[in-house]
Amino acid sequence: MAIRLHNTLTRREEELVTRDPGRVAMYVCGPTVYNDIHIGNARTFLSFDVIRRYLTWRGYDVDFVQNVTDVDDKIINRAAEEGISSAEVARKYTEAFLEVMSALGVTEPTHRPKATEEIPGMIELVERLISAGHAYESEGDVYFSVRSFPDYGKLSGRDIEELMVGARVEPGERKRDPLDFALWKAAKPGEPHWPSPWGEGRPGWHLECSVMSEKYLGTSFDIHGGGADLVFPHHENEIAQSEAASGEPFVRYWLHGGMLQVNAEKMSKSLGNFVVLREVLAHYPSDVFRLLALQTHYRSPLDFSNERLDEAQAALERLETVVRNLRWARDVLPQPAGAGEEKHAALLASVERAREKFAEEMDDDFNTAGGLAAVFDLAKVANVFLSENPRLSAEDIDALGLTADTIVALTGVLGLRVAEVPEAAYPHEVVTLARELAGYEGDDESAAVAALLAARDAARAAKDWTVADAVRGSLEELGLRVEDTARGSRVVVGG
RNA sequence: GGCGACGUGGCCAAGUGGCAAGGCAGGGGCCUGCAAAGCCCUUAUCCCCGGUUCGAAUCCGGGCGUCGCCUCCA
Repeated sequence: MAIRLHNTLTRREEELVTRDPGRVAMYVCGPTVYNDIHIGNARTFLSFDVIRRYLTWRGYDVDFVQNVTDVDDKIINRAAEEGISSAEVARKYTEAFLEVMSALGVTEPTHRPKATEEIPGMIELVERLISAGHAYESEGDVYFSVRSFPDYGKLSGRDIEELMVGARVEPGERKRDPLDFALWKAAKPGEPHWPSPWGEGRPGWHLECSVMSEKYLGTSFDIHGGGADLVFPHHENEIAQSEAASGEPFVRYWLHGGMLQVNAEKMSKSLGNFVVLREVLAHYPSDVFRLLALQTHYRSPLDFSNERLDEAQAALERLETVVRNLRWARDVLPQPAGAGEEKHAALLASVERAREKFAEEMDDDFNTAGGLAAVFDLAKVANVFLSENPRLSAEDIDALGLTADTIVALTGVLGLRVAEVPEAAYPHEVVTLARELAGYEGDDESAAVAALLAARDAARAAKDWTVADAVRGSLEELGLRVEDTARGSRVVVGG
């Protein structure tokens, strides 16, 4: 079965046919490192992380390139504000970006080129464009001549004549035509600069993506992604630069992620609804944000709020709980009777159906919401099986193990880590508590928790509810939840 | 003004021609000493009006509303 994806260029869903069989070459526009990335950036990067993971799971060898824009007006402005150099600003926020991507569980790209390290290639491309008559030098600046490229506007559905109406020329620019855009900017005093045939200067923003993508992926590579707000002018300009220079199609499939909104409005500093990813990750596990993002299709607008984060957290816990419950069943003593052949076969069929539905949904333009539904369906089936069948045969236990593995694997394709519940991360206070309530004398957190549970079991057996509830209440104060199951009690971190 | 997207239960959200996925929240019940977890039951004239069709949330036309891009933006 083929993967289908929505191509911005054709505005249609198309079957994925890669340039090289079995390989996908993809490029996703990275951040400009002038401050901490916000949750809108994060949503886009998460979307393409999931697309990359899914393509990999489907057997493709994925070459994934994401740039870092480390020279730009915004960085220069920020440097002036902070009183440090542009290079320091870029280094500081590149580091912050890498840290937060890692925390989000975003897979490292195959290549992560930085603009400042690719200047020679950029100069070379500008020279090619000048000699082909697509660009011109003007007092140290170099501009791309938009009218020299007849296809201009094909990605964003714009018409050159209509663009003219709203076009304006900034003071100090030396364009021949208001629509032309800068490939190279002459350096002003105090700005970072590199030597070039046109004097000291720095590259324009659009240039780097054309240069880096061709260097690492070649021409006509498979997928180019980014936020929907990059369609115009950024990606339109990339197409103009690259196709004017090479004469070949730049990209096979253009993918664009929907904007994240806060209170149904675009996030912006002036509206005061600007949320930095670092802030969210300080209060919620990264998978909560990831699940929130996955519940909406990547091309749709995503409305963000704290309430929705809480909802996503509850949903994530449902998945974590079912995996925990299934793992728990694994340790049970097999009963000869078990659930019976029919129920056992039905469970296995559900596992198979979940895998199929997951792939079907994801094949259809990476429908993560549908893929998740397949997983939740399976979780439901598993919970019903556990609640209906107190006695499990060895075969049942195997099937439940397979169910758990499948839930972990499918959510894992989406980058979620539902099996990694930090059972061992008990706070040290449990030792003190165990000494007070259970007569525990050691210094090990896990043993202390075991002692507390044993003490509570004894109290419950003696119908001493005061003591039993004191143990549970004290554990809850430490952030540990006690769950009683048919096969004994246990402690869960969080909740 | 131009280009584009969207409007599905209390909230979020999949679904692009054949009895409306999933998550969260609420209500009732089961299980439990009580709770937690889990299970069962429970809520949709798919924005409005026309049209095409045996049949429309899904296609077409009109209307109303929301959002994005058109300037740096993921």
